[in-house]
Amino acid sequence: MDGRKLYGGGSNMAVLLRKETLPSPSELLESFWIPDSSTTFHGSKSVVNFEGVGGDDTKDRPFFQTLHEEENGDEDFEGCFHRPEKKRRLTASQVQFLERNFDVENKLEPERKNQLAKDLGLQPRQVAIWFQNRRARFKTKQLEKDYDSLKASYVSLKADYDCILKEKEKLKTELLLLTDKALIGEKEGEKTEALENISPSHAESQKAIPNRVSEHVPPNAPILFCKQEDASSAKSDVFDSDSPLYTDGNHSSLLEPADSSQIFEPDQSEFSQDEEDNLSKSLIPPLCFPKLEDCSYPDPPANACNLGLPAEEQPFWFWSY
DNA sequence: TCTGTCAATCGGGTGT
DNA sequence: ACACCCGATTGACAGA
Repeated sequence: MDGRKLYGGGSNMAVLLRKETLPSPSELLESFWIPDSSTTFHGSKSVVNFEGVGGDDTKDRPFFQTLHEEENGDEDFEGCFHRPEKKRRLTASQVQFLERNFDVENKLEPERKNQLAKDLGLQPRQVAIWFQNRRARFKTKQLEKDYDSLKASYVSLKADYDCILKEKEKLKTELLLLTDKALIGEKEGEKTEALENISPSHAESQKAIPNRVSEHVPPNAPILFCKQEDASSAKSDVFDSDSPLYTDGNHSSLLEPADSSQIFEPDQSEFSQDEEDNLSKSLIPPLCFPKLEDCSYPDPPANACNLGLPAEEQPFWFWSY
């Protein structure tokens, strides 16, 4: 009663192969399309309703058996009402044969199409449709592959980027410490010099050229530099839970892609003094991706590498930069 | 019954 | 005009 199992199932193929002069599956695998191919599927026609297909198709269908034959045995039903036949799946052998040909060439020239149709006992239109759908499936799979590949690339690049950012922060801290030390040493040298030389005119000249230390730093030079470091750290991925920008773990607003316009904005807070700016320029080589740390998407905590987005959106969000 | 797969259709675009 | 392609969609089938 259940007509489903009667259409093109593998269990039917054994019977079909015995009844017809069909090649065995292994033979099918060996055969590619050639115009004079001897691997021909004899005698079958598509059961799908096409204009021009004779009404007596039901008597010669090795690949498809009609719904009516199997369901109720009423072979005249279709002849009376010309009801469009229901869709039938291609048999495993037909699909196998088509797949082999698809592997050879996924486009279909008219001659090849006709030969394939003849070999498989299908309408040329069916062969064309199969290739069309097959190309669509192939494309979908290819897109999935490409997506996975790009996703993997993104994850890898992100890891590299995080690594470099951390390295940069480390170097910056190191630089500030060294600068601090140098300035303190310089200042102490000047004091010593001033004590040794009590000349008023000399003292005046010292006032006229205030150095950065006397102007900005003492007596809290270390604090100043620490604050600067804090500020820059707050913008980087190495800020911790004490950072003002990382208060309660809820920093989704910082991930807003809309803020990407800030990427190339000058960083006003960093090295605001000219001297330090020059110093930083002379000492810090330009990075390959400057100002990335200024993006308003501070990196997520170490245990969250998805940037707050669903995995499937990550690459596209990343590309938007 | 739900859901995924697949043959087939539809509508629009392109090349000859 | 025709054939073909593609993307989207439909509807039948098949398995869970």
